[in-house]
Amino acid sequence: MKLSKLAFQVTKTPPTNADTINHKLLVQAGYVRQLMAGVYTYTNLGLKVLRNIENIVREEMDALGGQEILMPALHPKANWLITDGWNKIDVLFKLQSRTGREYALGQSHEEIVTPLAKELIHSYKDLPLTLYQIQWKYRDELRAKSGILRCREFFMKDMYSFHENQADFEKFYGEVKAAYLRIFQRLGLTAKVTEASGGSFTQKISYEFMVLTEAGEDNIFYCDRCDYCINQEIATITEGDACPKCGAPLKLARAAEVGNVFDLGQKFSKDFDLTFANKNGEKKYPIMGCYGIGISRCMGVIVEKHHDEKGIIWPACVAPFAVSLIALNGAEPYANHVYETLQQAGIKVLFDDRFQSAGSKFAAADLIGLPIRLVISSRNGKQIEWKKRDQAESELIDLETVIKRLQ
RNA sequence: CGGAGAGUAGUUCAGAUGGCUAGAACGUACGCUUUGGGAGCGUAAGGUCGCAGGUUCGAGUCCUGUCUCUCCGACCA
Repeated sequence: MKLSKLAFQVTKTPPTNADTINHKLLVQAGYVRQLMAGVYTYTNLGLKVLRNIENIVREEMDALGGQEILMPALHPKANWLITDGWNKIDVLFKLQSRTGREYALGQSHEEIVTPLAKELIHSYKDLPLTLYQIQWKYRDELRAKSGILRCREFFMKDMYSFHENQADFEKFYGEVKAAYLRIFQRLGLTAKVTEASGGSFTQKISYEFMVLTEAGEDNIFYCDRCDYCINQEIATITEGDACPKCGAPLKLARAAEVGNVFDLGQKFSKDFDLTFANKNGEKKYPIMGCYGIGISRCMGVIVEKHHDEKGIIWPACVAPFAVSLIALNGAEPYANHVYETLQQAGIKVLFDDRFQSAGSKFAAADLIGLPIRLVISSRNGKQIEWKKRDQAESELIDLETVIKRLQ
């Protein structure tokens, strides 16, 4: 991609009314545009990042045996009346058709996936079953905030599992937990598994995957010596108290929730009369679990965790392109050759071919935040300057070496 | 939803006490020049001052209402 052709360019001045780092940098670098509070357009650059995150999540969910489907975002009122979510869930967006028929916009999909599963589950032999989707979610938040961290429309992976018994659910939960930790690690995030309340629909404890950041909205107690971690909302302790697992003093910190896991029990199975026959031919309700990852929120949290005063520093696996290519000082012909050669080698390149000053191109590359910067300058002949975004030093290498390193 | 701040050019902002043709920088277009950290000179385009009322000879400025954005809080199956 040539930067001169990119539809949404970097801007020299950051936007006002953007106090949060992810908001400021994502807008300034041209990844998102705000339509209204909590609702954003993802530009071509931003969509590439979103897709990269999505694909990592997809890989791991598929590896768990999850089957990806795509459910509607527009739901009939009837499904939400069955669980009483229509009256109880205050973040549920409700709308009305011309004829007065009422609908909800999906804020989660238990009400859709559970009746769907009735077609699939009849016997214990049909269990376990795991379905997931990656889709926009809608929540009528009283206050959207923090850039793309808390939105009214956000991109989310939600997975639902159905089990014969509690033991099977817990076994699967363990696998999901491991997969989640792998996902966040791949995204460059250190997530802590945090005990939290299950919300109003379940009395059981849920687990939240928390990343420490001041931009988050939760306060969590965590232990440096072991993996104990609990949300302040259900904790009866204070900072410095002994960790109940290992005795070390607990720390209190701000964190953002990037994923969660709920033990739904038989709540939805019973509401929708989803049953299966066990080995003795008895009718039973499956145990359900649901597992979310906020894809768009992850993108924001990555920016919160990976940036400096000059801009974003994407982990390689989520960066929209592998390298920034900059042509300086009349080196355009060779830079064009390098651009074509890298593209033919299957390497994703963002080529700054604009007629701009050197400083302007460097600033744009730093702001956009691709992991590698290549500079072509006539003073270096055919040698190419290779510099990592997160390091100050650069080195001169030839084109073959560049290709070798990027493949 | 409670509290606070803010809406003026594409962007970031300036426009005390009301005053006559509303400015700057950056960006944009054109010309010349320039290429290792957001270059320079010149010319030009670009505004119903968020919206609706009101006070006044006169409103970007004062008053009322309203919409929107940001922050704090509450809320967040």
